[in-house]
Amino acid sequence: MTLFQEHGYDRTTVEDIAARAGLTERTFFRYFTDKKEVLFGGSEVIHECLVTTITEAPQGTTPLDAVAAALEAMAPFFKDRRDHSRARQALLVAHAELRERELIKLASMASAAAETLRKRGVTEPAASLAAEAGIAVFKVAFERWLEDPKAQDYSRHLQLGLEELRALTASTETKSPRPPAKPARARGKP
Amino acid sequence: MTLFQEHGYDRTTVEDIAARAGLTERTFFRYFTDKKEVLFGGSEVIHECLVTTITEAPQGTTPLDAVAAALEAMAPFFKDRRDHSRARQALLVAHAELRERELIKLASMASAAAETLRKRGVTEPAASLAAEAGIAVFKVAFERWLEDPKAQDYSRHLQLGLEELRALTASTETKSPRPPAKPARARGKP
DNA sequence: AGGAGTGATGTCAGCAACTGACATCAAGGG
DNA sequence: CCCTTGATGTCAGTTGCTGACATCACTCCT
Repeated sequence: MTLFQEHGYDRTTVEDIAARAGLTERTFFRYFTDKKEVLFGGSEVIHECLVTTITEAPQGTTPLDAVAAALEAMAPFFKDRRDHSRARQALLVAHAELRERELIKLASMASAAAETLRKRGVTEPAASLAAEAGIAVFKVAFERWLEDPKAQDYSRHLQLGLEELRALTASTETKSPRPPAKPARARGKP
Repeated sequence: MTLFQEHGYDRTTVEDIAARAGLTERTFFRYFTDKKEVLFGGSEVIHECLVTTITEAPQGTTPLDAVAAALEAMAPFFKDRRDHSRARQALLVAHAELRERELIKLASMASAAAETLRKRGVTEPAASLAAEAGIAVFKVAFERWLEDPKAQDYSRHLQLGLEELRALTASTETKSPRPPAKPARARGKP
């Protein structure tokens, strides 16, 4: 990260990174499949957290709720790391290749979530959809968390995202007006 | 595509591709930023279709419905190309780098959709969420379309996906039982 | 007609990411 | 004390990709 920030991502060669770590370029590639991959360490831990949280969700939990719980369970990984996350995000924004990698990590989390749901007996189009929708909420919530001037919690943004998603999908299921559970803020199209 | 299928993706060098097209490697890179990019031609057209469809959605259309209409509008691009799409998908499945590229294309479509929604007056968390959720539905529907043994329409799968998403998100918004609009098939957790 | 500009292509040299094959070396176990 | 094993280094080679410059055709202007 320091190297990338000092000299920029592509003007930092793998040899540079390896040298900084006291290693050879070759050895670097034994630990990381990619130059990009250095920025994605610890993603396995999150992955695992996701899976176990869904697995251990109480019987009768809705698929989407199980996924939501898993996203919630990832909060500790981000807590107190907002600055670091922001710096990282800046790199992603500046380099498409890194964004690509991030996206495939998220996608693999989605498919892991879907599979875990299936193991819980959720049938197919539902499992994948719950997983993908969950990840969609995560993406938006995470980004908003990073940018939030009021610096509200990651958890808070998750919650808001889910709420909003529910509002969005509910809006035309039936033409009859729904009574809002809480007094609703201004939303989308009036 | 033929080259990739005959000799495999990574044993096909850019020089090979260029030669097959009667060009130089250098010239190839003037048309495509990447080796990967050859597989993603025409994505701009789809992109544009998406944007205009959302823009031209009738006043008062729900954000998610606007996105859904856009996904629907892409049907002609896939119609009668199931075999081709499948061959392509096989390549994606076999090569993570290609999947990465696909994902970033989808993500860029999502953000284009979000921006278009914003231009229609949709406020922020809603716009991004509708867009991302829509893309999530697309991903699942597209994949299921490719694999469907009954070879049902792409449009049909879209429709099913949306329906399922609505069912998923509606299920715990309020604890009171909802009357299902149609007699419901077996769904997720009983 | 002729020359100047313009855009598409080719040529060449070079860097950096990544890989395979083999050598080296330290730690631990029989 | 030697032998195995795993981690690291060395080296050479391939390929994706870029910058600088040359070439060529085509058009436009006088």
